[in-house]
Amino acid sequence: MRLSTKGDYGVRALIELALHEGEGPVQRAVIAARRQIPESYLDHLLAQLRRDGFVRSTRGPSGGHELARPASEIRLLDVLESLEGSLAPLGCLEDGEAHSEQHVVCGQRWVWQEIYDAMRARLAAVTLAELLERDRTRKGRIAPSYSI
Amino acid sequence: MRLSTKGDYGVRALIELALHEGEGPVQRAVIAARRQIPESYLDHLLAQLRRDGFVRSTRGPSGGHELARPASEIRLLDVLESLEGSLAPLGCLEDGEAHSEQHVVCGQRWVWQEIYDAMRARLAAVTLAELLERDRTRKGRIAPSYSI
DNA sequence: TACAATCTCGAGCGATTTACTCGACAATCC
DNA sequence: GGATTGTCGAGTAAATCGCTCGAGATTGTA
Repeated sequence: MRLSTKGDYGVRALIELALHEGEGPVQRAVIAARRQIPESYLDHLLAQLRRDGFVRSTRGPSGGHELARPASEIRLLDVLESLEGSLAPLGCLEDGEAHSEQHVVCGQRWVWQEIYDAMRARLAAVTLAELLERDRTRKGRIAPSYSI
Repeated sequence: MRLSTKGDYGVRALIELALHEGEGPVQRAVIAARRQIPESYLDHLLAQLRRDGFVRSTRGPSGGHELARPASEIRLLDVLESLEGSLAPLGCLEDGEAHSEQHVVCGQRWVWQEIYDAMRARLAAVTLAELLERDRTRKGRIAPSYSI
């Protein structure tokens, strides 16, 4: 049930870009150093984020990477699904798998469906801008009590 | 973010045992066939569940496996954490990792903390008895709307 | 007592995934 | 032209996953 480093690193990188929004491109080396990401690995993550329209890159001296859209319009859910693929906890929750054999024999699908839905809803409600804000004011305000 | 087959298969097996609660032991071969689990793999899952006190096994002819406690007292959360280890989506959410370097540089910990807490709360509220009930009446009652 | 049925335990193993590195190349700016 | 940056794809070592197998222990039955 662990997020892979792709998702983790990728979001870190985007937070770094959000931090310098409107200040021109940030170099790979800078992102990597500030967020503790292996530089050559970061390449692949940026490539994926570029493909899906989150990041724009420019080459040459003083080139680098920047957000392709405002941080307030980039949802955490979309970023993570770009980098990780589906976040579904069970295979039978994925689109298209709705009527497999496993489905009948599984017995726990409904709980995971609830959890999956709640997770996606929460991730969809968080934008890079909000992540950035909390990253700046490192107060980490107390999480409200909640339930599924 | 996918549950491994251990958790999936293990819960399936326990549902099968819950289905025959109070009827004496169920054989490995029966569980495996009914819930589509590789028989020799099931061995390891049952061993783990035995170690953690969910299952009691008896050898010899007409031996097999049964629940060590009432189905209504076995929480899905405990079963899954027994089989999967921690369900934490990020390493930095695990006990003991509270003050690592990653923590500072991560920036998304709080969202995942919220999701993780909600997930554990939901899984803690579901017992084998409830899973069984829904498995029997395959109505799969409509999930209530909810949020984190 | 033999023997068959069942669980028990640990070693091993092939395939896949993860988390990278590296090198050749392309673009841009000076 | 050369320095600086990004781009792309191949490759790879290690870990994890999802099992199988075999040798044994235990128990019920004839």
